[in-house]
Amino acid sequence: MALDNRKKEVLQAIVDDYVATCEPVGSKALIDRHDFMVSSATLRNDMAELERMGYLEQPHTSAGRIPSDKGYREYVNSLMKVDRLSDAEGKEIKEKLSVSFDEIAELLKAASTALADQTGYISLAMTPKLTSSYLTQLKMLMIEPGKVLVVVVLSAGVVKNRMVRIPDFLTQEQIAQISNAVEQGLSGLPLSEISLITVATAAKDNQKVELPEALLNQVLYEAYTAIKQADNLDVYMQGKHRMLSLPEFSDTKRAQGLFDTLSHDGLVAGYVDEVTKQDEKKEYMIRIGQEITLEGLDDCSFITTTYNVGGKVAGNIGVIGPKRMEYSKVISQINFVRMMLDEKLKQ
Amino acid sequence: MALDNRKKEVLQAIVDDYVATCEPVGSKALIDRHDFMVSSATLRNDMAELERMGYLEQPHTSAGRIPSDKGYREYVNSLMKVDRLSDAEGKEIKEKLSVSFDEIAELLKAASTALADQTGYISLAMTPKLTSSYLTQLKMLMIEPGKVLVVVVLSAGVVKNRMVRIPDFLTQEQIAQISNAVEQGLSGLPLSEISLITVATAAKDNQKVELPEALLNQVLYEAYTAIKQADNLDVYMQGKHRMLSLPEFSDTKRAQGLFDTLSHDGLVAGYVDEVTKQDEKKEYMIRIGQEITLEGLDDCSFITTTYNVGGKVAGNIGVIGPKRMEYSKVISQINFVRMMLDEKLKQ
DNA sequence: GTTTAGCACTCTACCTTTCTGAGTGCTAAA
DNA sequence: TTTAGCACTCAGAAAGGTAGAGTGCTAAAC
Repeated sequence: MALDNRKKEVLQAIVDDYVATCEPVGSKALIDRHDFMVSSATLRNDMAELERMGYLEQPHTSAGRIPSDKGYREYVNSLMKVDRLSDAEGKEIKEKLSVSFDEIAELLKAASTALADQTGYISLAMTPKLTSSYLTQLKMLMIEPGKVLVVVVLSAGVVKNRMVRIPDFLTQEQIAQISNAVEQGLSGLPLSEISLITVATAAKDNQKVELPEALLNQVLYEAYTAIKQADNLDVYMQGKHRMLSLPEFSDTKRAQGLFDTLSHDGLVAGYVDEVTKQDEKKEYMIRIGQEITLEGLDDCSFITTTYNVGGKVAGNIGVIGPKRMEYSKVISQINFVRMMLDEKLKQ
Repeated sequence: MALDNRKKEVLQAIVDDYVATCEPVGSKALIDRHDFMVSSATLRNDMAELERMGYLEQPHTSAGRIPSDKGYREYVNSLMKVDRLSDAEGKEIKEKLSVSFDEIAELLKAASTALADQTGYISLAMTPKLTSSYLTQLKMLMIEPGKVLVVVVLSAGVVKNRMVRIPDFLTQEQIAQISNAVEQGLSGLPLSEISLITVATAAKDNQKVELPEALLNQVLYEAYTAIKQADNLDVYMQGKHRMLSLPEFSDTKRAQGLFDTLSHDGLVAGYVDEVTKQDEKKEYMIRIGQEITLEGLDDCSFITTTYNVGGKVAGNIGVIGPKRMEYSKVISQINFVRMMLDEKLKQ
C-alpha cells in the first residue's frame, strides 16, 4: 500500500522536525509547526498508520514518534527537496578549495577539511582507486649506499614513495638503469596487471646492463612492492570528535564504538568501495542506520559520491553523520565539493 | 613542615588506591586494604592534616579523600616505587618494535603503537627536532615537465619530499645540477642556519651551468621551502579514544575539550618542546593536572622523555593519561621504549 | 468514508521527601 | 600520641506524587 499525499507530508514534516530538535515529534507539535489543514486527531490517525507501516517508531507509549530507518529511507528517496547551496556557502567552499596543489593528496585534504567544516559532521576523502590508475613513472633514487628511495607516480596524480634497502655495492647508475627499464616496460599498464612477473619481464626486455640474476631480482622485488604499496588508498577523515557534541553520542560507549571503527581506515575504505559498486549508476550513495554494515555506525548515515580525474571515475568523498542528518543540505554540499574537485582534476 | 613517615605512607596508599578505583578513599577502606598498625581514627587525623597541607582534597564532607595535584606531585617525586618492567612485558614491547625500518618515521609509528597498547593511554612519538639535525642530501627529481619532486634527507634519518612546480622548459639535467650544487654547499649545515641566502650562495658557488638569475632564484626558492618544510615535526599519536572509557571522561564535554587540543599536533609538539627545555637534565619529564598549560588537559598527566639518534638528543616520546595514572608502570614502559629506540638508532 | 472533538488512559520526566550509610571531626580516656 | 566512641554531615538511592505531553478510541459531524 502506497502512502497517500498527506501521509507523505506528515512523514516529511516529522523527519524535518526530528532532525532539527532530536526530540520525538507529537501530533500537537506537528500542527503548531506546520500548516496542516486538518486537526491533530487526523494526524494522530495518520501517524498510527505510518507506524504500522514501519516508517515511524515510538520510544514509549506517551512519547511522540521518531523516524525509523525505513522512514529516513523514504524521506531521502522521494520526500526531501534537494535545495541548492546558497551563493555564500558556495563561495566559502570554493575559497577553502582554492589551494594550489602539486599532489592530489593536498587537494583531497583541503576537500575533507572543507566538507567537515561546512557540514559539521565527519568528512571523508579517499585517493583514487587502483583500478582506475596506471603507472606513469618509476624512479629510484639512491639516498646512501644500500638505501634507495623508490618514487611511484600514478596516472591520477598520485605520488608515493618508499625507502627500501638493496645490496650496498650497487651504484646509482645501475639502479637508475633498472628503474628506467621497468618504467619503460610498465608505464601505461593498469596497476592491477602489474605482478612480479610483469616487472621482471619489463626489466629484462629493456635493460642494457648485465647484473647477476639474483641481485637483479632483489631490486625488482623491492620495486614491485613499492608499486603495490602505492595502490593503498589513503583516507583523509576529519571532524570525528565533533560527534561528541551530538545528543545521540552523549553516551561515551557509543562514541567509542564509532571511533573504534573509524580508526580503521581500511574498513571504512573497503565499505565505501562496496557501496560504490552496489549503487554504480547513482550520483550519490546513501546508507542509513542499520543499512550500514560497519559496527558502531547504526546511529549514523553515510553519504558518498565519486569524483573524477581526467573525466574518469576515480575516488570517493563522503560524509558520516547522525541518522538525524540534514540530508538535503549535506547532499548539496558534497555535490558542490565533488564538482569543484572534478573541475580541478580535469587537467 | 615536612611529612613524617606515616603521613608519607598514608599519602602513598591513598594515591595507590585512588589510581586503582577512581573512588575517594576513606579511613576505613585504607585500614582494610593496607596494614597500618594504627586505628582508623589516627589515619583520620593524618588525613585531615594532609588536607590542611594541600596534599589531599575532599569532594564533599562525607566522602573520602582524593589526591590533589600537589599530592600527585609529592607521590611521583618521592613516594612511588619505580618498579622494573616484567620480562614478559619487555618481550612484548621488544616484539612490537622489531620492525625493519628504512625511515625513522616507521620506527616511531611502531613505538607509538607499542606505547599506546601497553599503557592503555594516549601515546606520543615525535620526529627529531630540527635543532639537532643537519641536511645530508637534497635531490630534485623531475616527474614531468614543470613538476619536480624535491627529496630532503636529514641527518637523523628523516626523509621528506615535496612536489613543486618550476618553469616547464627546465630539463632534468639542469635541475639536477642545481640541486647538486645546493647539496654540496649545504650538506652538514644545521637546518637552523639554512636560509634563502645560504641556499643561493651555495648554488652560485658550486654551480656550473649558466641560467638566468630570475629562473635560478625561482628553483632555489622552491628548494628552500622544501628544506624548511622538512623541519616540521611529525607527531604520531595513538589511543586517543581509549580515554572515553575512563570515568573522568564519561562527560563528553571534557572528552571533546581534550580531543580538540590534541588534534592540534603543533600545540602538543610545542608544549613538549617547552617542557623538555624546562627539565633539561631530567631523565623524564612529568606534568600533572593544572601544571599542564594546554587547555582541556587539567585532568591529565603528561610524561615525556627524549630519545637519541647517534648518541645525541633527538626527539620525544611520551604518554598522556588521566592524573589518576599508574605512574611507576608508565614510567618504566616509556623508559623501556626509549632504550629500545636509542639502541636501534645508534647506527 | 473521512474528519474531528472529546475523553480516558498511559507513561516519562521531574520534584520532593525520606532513608541509609559511608565518612567525618571532636572529645575524653588510655 | 593514640584510640574508642559518638554526634554530625551529606550524597545518593529509594519511594512517592504530580504534571503534562502524547496516545488511542468512540461517537458525532461533515
